[in-house]
Amino acid sequence: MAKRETSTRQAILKAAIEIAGESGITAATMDDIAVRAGVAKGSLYYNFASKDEIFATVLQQALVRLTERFELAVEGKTGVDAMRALVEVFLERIVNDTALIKIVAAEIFRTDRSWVVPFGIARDSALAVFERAIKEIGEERGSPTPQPKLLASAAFGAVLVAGLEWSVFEPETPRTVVTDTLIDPVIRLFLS
Amino acid sequence: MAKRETSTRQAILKAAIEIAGESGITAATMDDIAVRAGVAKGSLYYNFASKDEIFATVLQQALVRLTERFELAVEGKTGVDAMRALVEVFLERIVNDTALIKIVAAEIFRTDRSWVVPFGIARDSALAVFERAIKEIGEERGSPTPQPKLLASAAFGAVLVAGLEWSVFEPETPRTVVTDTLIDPVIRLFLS
Amino acid sequence: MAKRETSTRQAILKAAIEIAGESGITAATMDDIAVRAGVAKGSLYYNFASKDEIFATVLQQALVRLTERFELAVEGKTGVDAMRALVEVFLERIVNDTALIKIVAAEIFRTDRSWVVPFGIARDSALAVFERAIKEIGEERGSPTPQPKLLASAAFGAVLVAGLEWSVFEPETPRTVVTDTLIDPVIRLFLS
Amino acid sequence: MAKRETSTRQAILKAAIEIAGESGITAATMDDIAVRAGVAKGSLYYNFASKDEIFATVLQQALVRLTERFELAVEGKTGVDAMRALVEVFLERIVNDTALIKIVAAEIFRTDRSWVVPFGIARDSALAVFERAIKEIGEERGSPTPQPKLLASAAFGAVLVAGLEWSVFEPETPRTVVTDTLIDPVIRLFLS
DNA sequence: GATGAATGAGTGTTCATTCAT
DNA sequence: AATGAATGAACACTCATTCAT
Repeated sequence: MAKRETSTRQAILKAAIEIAGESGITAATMDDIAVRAGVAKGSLYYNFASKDEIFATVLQQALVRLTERFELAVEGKTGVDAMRALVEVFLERIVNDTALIKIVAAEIFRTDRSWVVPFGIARDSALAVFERAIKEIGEERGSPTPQPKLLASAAFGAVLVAGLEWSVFEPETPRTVVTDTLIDPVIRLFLS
Repeated sequence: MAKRETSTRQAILKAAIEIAGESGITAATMDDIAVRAGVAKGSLYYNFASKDEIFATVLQQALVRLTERFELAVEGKTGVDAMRALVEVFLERIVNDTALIKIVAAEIFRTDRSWVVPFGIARDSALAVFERAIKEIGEERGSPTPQPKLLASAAFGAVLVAGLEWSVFEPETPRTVVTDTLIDPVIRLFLS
Repeated sequence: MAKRETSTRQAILKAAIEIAGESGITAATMDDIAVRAGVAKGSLYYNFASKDEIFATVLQQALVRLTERFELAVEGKTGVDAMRALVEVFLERIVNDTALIKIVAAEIFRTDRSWVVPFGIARDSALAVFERAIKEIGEERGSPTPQPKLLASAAFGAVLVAGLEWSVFEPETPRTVVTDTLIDPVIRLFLS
Repeated sequence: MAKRETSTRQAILKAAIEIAGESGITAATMDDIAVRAGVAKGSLYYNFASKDEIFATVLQQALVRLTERFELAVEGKTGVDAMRALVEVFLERIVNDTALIKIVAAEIFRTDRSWVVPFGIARDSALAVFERAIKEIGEERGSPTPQPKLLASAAFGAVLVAGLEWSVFEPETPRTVVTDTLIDPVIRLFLS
């Protein structure tokens, strides 16, 4: 299942992310991707079966790696501390990988793609890290948080939209300001 | 500027929203739209200059009407009460117009469209209603909220993502549960 | 099922036959066909769903019309007279529609095409006319011909290959010579 | 001219025949051939200059070997006996090398190939064996057969088409039945 | 003697747009 | 006010061929 990631494959995936981050997946052409990756179009098809497979790989990797970062960030932390770390690392990801996050944001509610199922699973893994922190906050405070999954989406959405708003439209604002502004409000989401 | 909205135009816009809600704007074809609207393809071009104009109109109308609903909801209310009303009406819109909201969500961070400018203005109007309520909350509490625009995005994003998560992936959950779960946490976002 | 044969459709089919008669179906490109038909490539797809559909139509029509000619030729005749008429009309078809017959000849034993089934049925109809005449010859002579279907193929093949040999490689030989040379030998195939 | 036939070359030619017998020469890809032959694609080009050269070799060898078989079969025989032997050996070849014969059948009237000339010469050699037998039959009977070349094609075509009809569509019929059914009729072709 | 990653011209197909009616 | 046949540029994908190893 797991293809060895040769440098050509990596160059293609990187180019695909850049192009699709600018114009969306459907509008990203294989020609554009090939040119950006510095390879011939044939190489795209030598390394991936189809455009769909390229973006299925992109989205899969994006969420798997995002989840890894989340897991790494919460390591040794629980509850409020964990959530704090999640917001920080998520914002860091948004600003340093804006193109990729934009793709994820645009795909997150589409149900007509060939990759719905694996993408859905990967998405759930990412949200699960938020959900776990939310539950821990409830436990810490002695009152289990209701609907933790829905609240995980809310927290994810708050950071995602605010973070992209900042990264796409007001990138000159320093990250510390954004982080400082968002962390406490997001934590408060769960202090019923 | 404002074209008379004949029934044919309305049928076309309705069809365009349905199709694009299912597959995204780029993947929505003029043929699909014509068939769904029950008119000949030529009629699309009799009523709109281009596909771009159709979707510029769709997005423009979507945000204008959403803003109108927001304004209506906050009428006579301020601060916390206004925000409460905003969350409620936004969730109502998400569940009753999921296709349209999905389109808005997918377009919100794209900067390569012919309609970026008008869409950006319309989006700012919608966010401004949230921002106003946020500022009022700060005033009510005697301490002006910092970065109200960023927090408006966060609130908007929290409701948007949680609402779509519910509407798209778990539509069987009753709306009251979703509203009850989200309102207080979202309000708390701003109670620094 | 039966599409109206507009002049554009007819022009496309005619062009497809010419091109494929020269280079075979697989090597016939949609571009070539469009140019030869004097229409834009898009017109090919407005009138036919695919290249496969074009050639399914070509082959279907070819055999249906060939069968019609066979039926017409044997009308009011039986046995030897019918077979004589079949050989004559088949040779006439070969020389006046060489491109089409070449396509049929090249496809007749392929089993990997989307049109195998309808083509097979149409081919059997054509061979059935030969088979009927063969059976009648047996009856006229009082001894039923064994394996009439196999002999029908033999007669069909004899005329087809000899006729194409003549039409493709020695077209200067007058048709009467070919007809006179082939009719009696072919008849004799069945005079056990 | 004659390359040494290494086992790799033979494996490639065998694979090429199998693939092209299934889907035709144009649709047979070098990748398919390499996989079927169990060699890397580069080996194809190490052993043959091009795809054209592979199939020129295939067709050349096919007809040369077929002619050798014909020559061997008629050795020591003349006229009717020779023709009888030719039909028998041809049917044997058709059933035991169906893929190859299908390729020959599909190529026999094509004039757009790089190998037209050598293939034409080889084809004429094969037909010449038939022609010789036909002439002998005429001599045996004291009246020279007119148009022996055309009749050779007719005999060749009769056996080819009936044989393939049997081999491809009704392979369960025993060979003796087919041979018994065809030999006498084919002989009668020439008993003017 | 053989390999397989890489190539790019060429293929079938799509689709926003036009225009005569 | 509306139609639908026709268009052609652009697209995803294929495949014979090359070449460094």
